[in-house]
Formats: sequence, structure tokens, C-alpha cells
Amino acid sequence: MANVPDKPTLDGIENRWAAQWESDGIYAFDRSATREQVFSIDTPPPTVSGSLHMGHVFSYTHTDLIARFQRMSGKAVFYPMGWDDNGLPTERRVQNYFGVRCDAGQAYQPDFQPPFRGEPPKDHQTIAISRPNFIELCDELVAIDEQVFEDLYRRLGISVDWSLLYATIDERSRRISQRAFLRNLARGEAYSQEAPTMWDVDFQTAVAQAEMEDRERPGAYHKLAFHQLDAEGAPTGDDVVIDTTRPELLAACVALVAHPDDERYQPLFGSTVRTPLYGVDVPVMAHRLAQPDKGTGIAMICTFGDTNDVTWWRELNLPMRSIIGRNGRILADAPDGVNPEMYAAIASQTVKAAQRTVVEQLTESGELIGEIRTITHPVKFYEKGDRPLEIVTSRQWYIRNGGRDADLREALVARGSEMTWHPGHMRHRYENWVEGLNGDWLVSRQRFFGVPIPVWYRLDDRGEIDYSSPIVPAESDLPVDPSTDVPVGYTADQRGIPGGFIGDPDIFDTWATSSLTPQIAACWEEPGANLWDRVFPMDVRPQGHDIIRTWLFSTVVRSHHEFGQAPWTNAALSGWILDPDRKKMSKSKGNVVTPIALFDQYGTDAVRYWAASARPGVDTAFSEEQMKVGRKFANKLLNVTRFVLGFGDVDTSITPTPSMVDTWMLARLDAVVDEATRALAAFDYARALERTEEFFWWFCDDYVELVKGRAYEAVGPEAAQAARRSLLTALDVIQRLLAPFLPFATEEAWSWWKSGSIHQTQWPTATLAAGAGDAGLDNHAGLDHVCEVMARVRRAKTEAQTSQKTPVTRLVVSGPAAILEAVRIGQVDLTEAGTIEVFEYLESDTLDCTVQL
RNA sequence: GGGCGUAUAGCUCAGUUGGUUAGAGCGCUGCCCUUACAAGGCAGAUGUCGGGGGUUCGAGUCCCUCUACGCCCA
Repeated sequence: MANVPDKPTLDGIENRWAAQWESDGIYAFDRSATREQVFSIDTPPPTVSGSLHMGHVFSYTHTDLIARFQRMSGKAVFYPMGWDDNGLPTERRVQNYFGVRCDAGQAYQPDFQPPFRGEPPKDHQTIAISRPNFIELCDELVAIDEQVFEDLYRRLGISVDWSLLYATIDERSRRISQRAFLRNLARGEAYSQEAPTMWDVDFQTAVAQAEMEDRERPGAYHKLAFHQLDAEGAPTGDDVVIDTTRPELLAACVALVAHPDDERYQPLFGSTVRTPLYGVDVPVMAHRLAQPDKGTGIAMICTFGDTNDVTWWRELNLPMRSIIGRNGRILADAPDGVNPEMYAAIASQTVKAAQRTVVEQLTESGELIGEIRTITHPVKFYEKGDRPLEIVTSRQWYIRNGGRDADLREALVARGSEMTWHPGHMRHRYENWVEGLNGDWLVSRQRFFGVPIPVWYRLDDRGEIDYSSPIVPAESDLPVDPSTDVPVGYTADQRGIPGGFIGDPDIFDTWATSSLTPQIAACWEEPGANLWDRVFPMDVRPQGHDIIRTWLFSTVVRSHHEFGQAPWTNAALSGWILDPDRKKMSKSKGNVVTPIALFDQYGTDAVRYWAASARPGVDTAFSEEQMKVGRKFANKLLNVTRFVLGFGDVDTSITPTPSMVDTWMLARLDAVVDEATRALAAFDYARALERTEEFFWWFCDDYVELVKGRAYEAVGPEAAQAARRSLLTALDVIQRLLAPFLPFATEEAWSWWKSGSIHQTQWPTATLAAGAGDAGLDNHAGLDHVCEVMARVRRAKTEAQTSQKTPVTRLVVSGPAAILEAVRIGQVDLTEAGTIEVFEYLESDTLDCTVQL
């Protein structure tokens, strides 16, 4: 039966088996399976415009381990793959790769060729191209990037069904994304609103709360004198001094605010003060968010300097006095009531320049008090941006996420509790985020490469946009692009003219589509797909813990709105990869390692072994040492397989007398099977590997050495058959236990003696030592005593600096009767393993051996 | 400032409801070409379990506190 190569090797097995699996459809999802028979995975779609890194290998291996275990446990595994390719990262990469930038005002050029394809020279001035041309280039580059990623994942040997592949920008994704949005809209879960919005000046787009981050930046406190007024509005001659880090926003000041309990300012509450320079009269108000210990304890409220300003504006019902435009410059015209002559000095200046101008003006007028004090303080940035965010007022689309609604917030927290988190403490991250939200989810972006927001607006007789009742397409017409498609009931020539219509120019935030990966992968509401009811809600969402607040949360929001349930029953959060100095690996730190070279050097199984050794959710050091061990491990598996199979077929004509040593080993293996099964069922792949591996090394080092002589018929054919049978039994189980971890090496070894793929066989069950009775099951510790004697014999030979083949002329084993009894059971095997000529026993208190060479 | 996590051998990590003398692999040292494996095998040395305090007959494990590091949030 066995067909073992003379010289087993790991070289080249990846390509061979990957091709075989693909052609045999080993990982194809069974579309006839019912929900109870399915294990479904909401695979993270990697951003293909990013670089390949170990993080991909790391976390996808963890998921694959679970997938392979579930498949062997009899489940039809729904394991799709997807690419996340829309959004800003791709736009950026297209700009840098082709030397272009998108300008919606440009006309489409049918035969456009970009100036470069890769590496434009540094002094190249990007050229402006139309949105359709830009999107064509995005599609072109994405196709290339996707291929690179696919090669990596195929090489990694993850057991996805590649026929389920999707991309978050493909037609199905656009259709599902728009369909989901239209349903949110119909139910009132999506709405558009003119509101203060975090705005990235460089990217010219609105940014959601989840995409913001604080960065420590230098700043400076400026003390400004506001002039107190009496009840008639005449100056009293007294000043109120406020501290601000943004004096350039003075013209946008609408009020002063202090804490209601602050005794210094209580007399001023309700009074009016006049702003320096511009002479605007503003009220002094009280609000709990004012910090008495910050600066002078009284602050100016502007339109809008930071998120507190927005809160104050909303809660104190203040007017708006905007001075910053979307280009990051001061608006040309002064707001009503602001002294236009003073304002003219800053008009159209950048924020930075305006600050210098205002400081000069204040110095001149004597309204800047004391020294400017430099500080370091947190400033809000778009996570991908380089300039501080400004707050501008604009019309945007939102999806309700509990940020403005306590009932919804509680419901979403409860959804989080419906799923099991791995590791459990990650649930706190989710709850903290949901409970800390202060606004709904802003989903519109003023960008280009993404899913268009599928609505049009009517234009009234004067050409003004009517936002109150957007025109929506029929679901059967999706996907649509409102910038080119025409709504039902209109003609193309009515676009943009009074009485006609206009398309929404924006696209969805990338998370607005990514939050629908269960829907996209499982073809929600897609005719003829026949998948949805078999796989949803899914069994597990694997992902990094850094995107709990974005991807995980947004998916829960969409599922809650659409289906009234959590999208998965388990959320598995993977840890970070750290470099050997325990720093997080990242491109900016320059410490990333590319996976392909490691696959070449150590073999895929070895790299997977390293990943599989990491506890779920725990940050893990990148370690080539671990990969070397993995290589050894896989090699060992091939070699021990070769050894065991080298005895040929089991002779069924002989009924062997079972040896208790064999039974003990099988009982021990039973315990390993049991523990590995429980661990994998609970997503703890690392524990399963650890226990299996521990057994495996012990099996090779001790058990195999112990029974080798017997298997070679040193004590007769019957005893040999017993040893060979237990070796084969153990090998069969070991290979299957290791199949998820070393998919290539186990498949290789399996193929030498079995037909079919190991990845489609049954996961082992702990019944190997069944029928052995209590002596075998409860007392396999007896095997430790046998192994201890073997170790002592080996030690004696090592200490004598002689070969392990050297005969022992006389061995005296002393110890308590119970131990001696166990050793007697192993005496036959010990005699062979240690080449022992005279074997004697002596009762004593503790185990000891006298070894005469 | 708030939340979560981590700290055990030179390195990477196990250590389950508290229970004998705290383990594994790598690395290191020595020996052995042994009929599965020299990219191998056998053996050996290596610890203030981050510090301090507490509970307990008993603490790496539970509680408090401090320190360092990491991540998330403000």
C-alpha cells in the first residue's frame, strides 16, 4: 500500500498540492448543505493597494486553522475571499503610480494614456484628468494588485473557495451596497443633513469619527482681552481675558463659555462682551464642558475650532459665524457684524498665515495680553492625513449608529454581547467605542473611486437643489451611478437645469461597503445565488483588534438595521506582529518583512507554524527561529512517516497480543485528541498545536525508540505486529491532528499511504485505546516510568561518552513496587532500546537505576 | 486623563478550579556518523515567576498597590 519516496523532501510540495487541491475542488463550498451543516466565515478582504506583509500571513493562517478543523469535523465550510480595493488608499496609489490627479471638472478623454506607469520622476507635475479616466486607472491598477495578493494567499495555502471571490468595488458589491443603503433610507436609518463636519483640506473630503485620530502637536496659548459691556451695551472699561490656541478664529467667535460652578465668572454669565479687533458683541455663557483649570478657565466658542465648539453651538443654540472654507483658507467675505476692515487683513489667507496676521493686529491694538505660551496638545487628524482637520458645515449622509440615540446605542451594545469574543476581553473595546460615540456615522465622501450614493435630487424652478425628497432608483436597476445614469421620469438633457435633476456627487465611505461583507460574500438578495440562508448569520468574523471600531462595529450596525441580529456568533481578534525589539511592525518604521522570501526559505508550513504558535489575540514577535523549528517539525513528520510505513502492510493473518506499552501510548494520544478538539472548537488553535506537537516529539523521541526493536521483529512476529499496528494507528491520528497546521507536509505524507486528500478526512476521535480497560486508560503514567528508565540508560551512556549502541551488561532498576510493575511491562522494549543484557529489579523507596556498561 | 492587555530561563512562550522539586522549544555546552531523520540523535547547565503588600496550611496562579511596555479611546 505504501509508496514512500527514498528521500522525503518538503521542496516543491506547495505548488504541487495547491494545484491538486484546486483541480480537485477540495475546498469548494457545498451549496446543498443546510445551515446546521455549515461553518461560515466572514473573511477580511485585504486592501490590495497596500503592501504585502506578515500581518496578512499571520491572521489568515489563524482563520485557516479553524476552517480546516471545522471542515474535517464534518462541516461544509463557507470560506470566501475578497479584495477591498475602493477608497482612498487606491486613489493615492493611482496618483503616485500614474502621475495624475482626479478633477471632476475635467472632460472624459476616450483614448487617454497616463504619462507614466509606475515611478514617475520626482519633479513630475501631476496632470488633472476626469473622474471616468481616473476610475479606469484605478481599475487597471487594482487588477494588478489583486493578482499579487492572490498569489500570496494561494501560496499560503489557505483553504478558501476561490470561486467565491469578490471585490468591494465589483458590480455585485456596488449593487448590494446601494441596495442596503436604500433600505436604510426607506426605514429612516439613513439621512442627509447640513451639519458641521470634520473636513480634510488636502483630501477635500469629510471624515468620520472612526477615521480620526489625535496627534500631539505644538501649539500656543494666546491671552486675548474681551471688553465687558454694561446693560446698555456700553463698555465698562473692564476686560475678560480668555486663553486660546486659535486666535485666527477670533472673527468666528460667537460666545464665551465658562464652567457653571466657576465662581470667577458667575457674575458674567448672561452678560455681553465685545470681541477684540472685530467689535462683535457675544454672550458669556455657562456649560459643563468648559474646563476651569484650562488657561484662564473661560474660552471662546468659534464656528468651529474643535469638536467642543460644535457641542456648544448645538447645546447652547448659538448662531453660526463661519470663516474657514473647504480649501483651508479664510473666507473672502467677513461674516455679518464683523468689522470688515480688520477682517480684510486675513481674508483668503491660510489658517497659519491668518494666525500670524491676527497676532500682529492684536499686538498693535494692545488686546494681546502677556506672553504667548507654547504648549503641546492633541490635535485631530484624519488617520491618513497630514494637516489638522478643520470643521466645515456641509451636507452629508449619515447612518444612525447610536451616537445620537441612547436606545439604539444600548441595542448595539447588546448585539455585541450576543457574540462570543476571542479573546473575551476584546468585547470591552467594542463597548467602550459604542458608548463613546457622539454622532451618527458619516458615510458620504467627496472622493472618486468608490460606490456612488444612489440618489438624485430635484432642481426647483430657480435651479436650487431640493434635498428633502431624494429620487431613488428601483432595486432592480442597481447598481447606478447618478453622475451618468438618469432617474426614471427624466431625460439626460434635464441634468443640472432648473426643473430637472442632479445626481449626488459623492461616494460611500469604504466602511459603508465593507460593513456589508457578509451580505456581499453570501450574495444577499441576489437572484439565483441560493447561499444566504445557508450561511447567515455567520459563525465567525476574524479580524484585527485595531478595526473593532470601524469594520466590526459598522458590520454590526448594518446587520442590526437590516436583520435585527448580530452578523456572527463569534468574533476572533488577532494580535499584532512585533519585530524582535517588540515594536509593532509597520511600513513607516521600515521593519516589515515580505512573506514570499520566507516561504521560499523555510517553506509555507514552517511560516504557518510560526503563526499558529501565537495565542489568539496576543501580540507576537516575528521569529525566524520559530520558522526554523516549523521546518524541522514538518521534516520530522515526513521522516517518521517514512519509518512507520517502512514496515509495510499490517499482516491481517496474525492477531497480535496487545502490548500495554502500546495501549498506554494510544491512551495518551486519546487525551491529546480530546484536548486538541476542544481547543480548536473554542478557536484556540495555539493550544491544540502545542499539545499535539508536545505529543509528537515525545512519540518520535521516546515511543518510537522504545518499540523500534520490537517492530523489527526482535521478539517475534506477533509482538512486531502489535507494535506496527499501534505505530500506524498513531501515525494516522497524528497526521490528521496536524493537517490544519501543516497542510502541505501532512498532505504529502498522507499521500504515501492513503487515497484522497487528508483535508477531506474525518477529524480523529478519542477512542484509540477503547477496550483497553482501566489499566490502560487510567495508568498511562506507567509509561513515564518506562521512559524514565530509558532516559537513565541513555544518560549513563552519554556520561560515559559512548555510543547509544553500547550494550548494558547489567541494569538494576530499583524503586517502589508499583513503579517496578510498570517497568516490567516495558522490559521487553527497554531491553531492545537500550541493548540491555541483564535486567534486574530491587525494591526501594525511590526510582533509581544502576547501569553497568 | 479613561479603558484593555502584557511582564515566567539569554530568546520565544506554556503553566487550566491555588497544591509536591516551575516546564517546552530555540540558543548554549558536551557526546554520538544509531538500519526514519546529521537540515539528525542523546544528554547537560540555565529562574529574585517585574517590585512591594495582603488572603491562605500553601500563591507564578487570587486581591491591593507600584513600575515598565503595548494597544484603543479622550
